[in-house]
Amino acid sequence: MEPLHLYRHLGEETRLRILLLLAAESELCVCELTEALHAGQPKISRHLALLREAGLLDDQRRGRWIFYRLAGSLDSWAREVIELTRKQAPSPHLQDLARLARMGNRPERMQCCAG
Amino acid sequence: MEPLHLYRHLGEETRLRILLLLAAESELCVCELTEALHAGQPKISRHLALLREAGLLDDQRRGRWIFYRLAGSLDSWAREVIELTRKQAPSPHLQDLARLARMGNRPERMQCCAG
DNA sequence: GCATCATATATGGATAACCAGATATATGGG
DNA sequence: CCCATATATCTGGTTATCCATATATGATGC
Repeated sequence: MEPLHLYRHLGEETRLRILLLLAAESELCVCELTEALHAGQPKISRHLALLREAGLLDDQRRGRWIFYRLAGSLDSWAREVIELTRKQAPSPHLQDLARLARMGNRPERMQCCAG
Repeated sequence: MEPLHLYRHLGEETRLRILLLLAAESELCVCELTEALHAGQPKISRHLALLREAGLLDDQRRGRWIFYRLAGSLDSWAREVIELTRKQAPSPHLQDLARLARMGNRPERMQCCAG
């Protein structure tokens, strides 16, 4: 992955916040992201598609939900950059985490083997 | 410095290449950057202005030349990100370094105290 | 088992905002 | 006046966003 391509995505607020959330939570469905970012569903879906097509995210359908996570094939330096940024805890990210924590009706996860 | 603001600059090719060059060379004037990036002078100047206004670069006039370097006030995590990227050595960056090395008539530097 | 409905997500199309690029011109030091 | 650099203006292209609609899945009732 060329650095330029990673940074084009990190340089857009919605996508940055999605990536930081997925670095913190390992796996989230679209409706959780929609709630955490307090944004419309088509907007989130579009950005998720861009991130997926760029090879930054993996998706997996389980029942009605589609779960996204950071791509398993992600270069380690790209992971490091995202992790560094997350430790920096930019202000919108903390609010996103708080909204996610308050959210009700979240889909259930497997209790084991979650990977 | 908010991560988003850093990444907005790293997400543009010209600015990314400028930042990587300055991370490698510590100090360069506009004409050197113009040559290294093989680009027009107004284009380079405009991006340098954006980077300066964003607090990413310091500039210093010495005679006819204006020298740019990474801002002394740059957050350490931002420096780390840039350094990580430079070690990644994205393809355009190597060519930029090569062009710079081939360049003749470069302005002279102080032999000591360069910082 | 099959229509129907609700939920979750994706996508098409239109619009608007942003941003990079080029040309021309200005500034400022030697 | 020359050189190095900055800026103003315009223009085209990318891209985010919104609304409406399409698709996929699961649940319900018959």
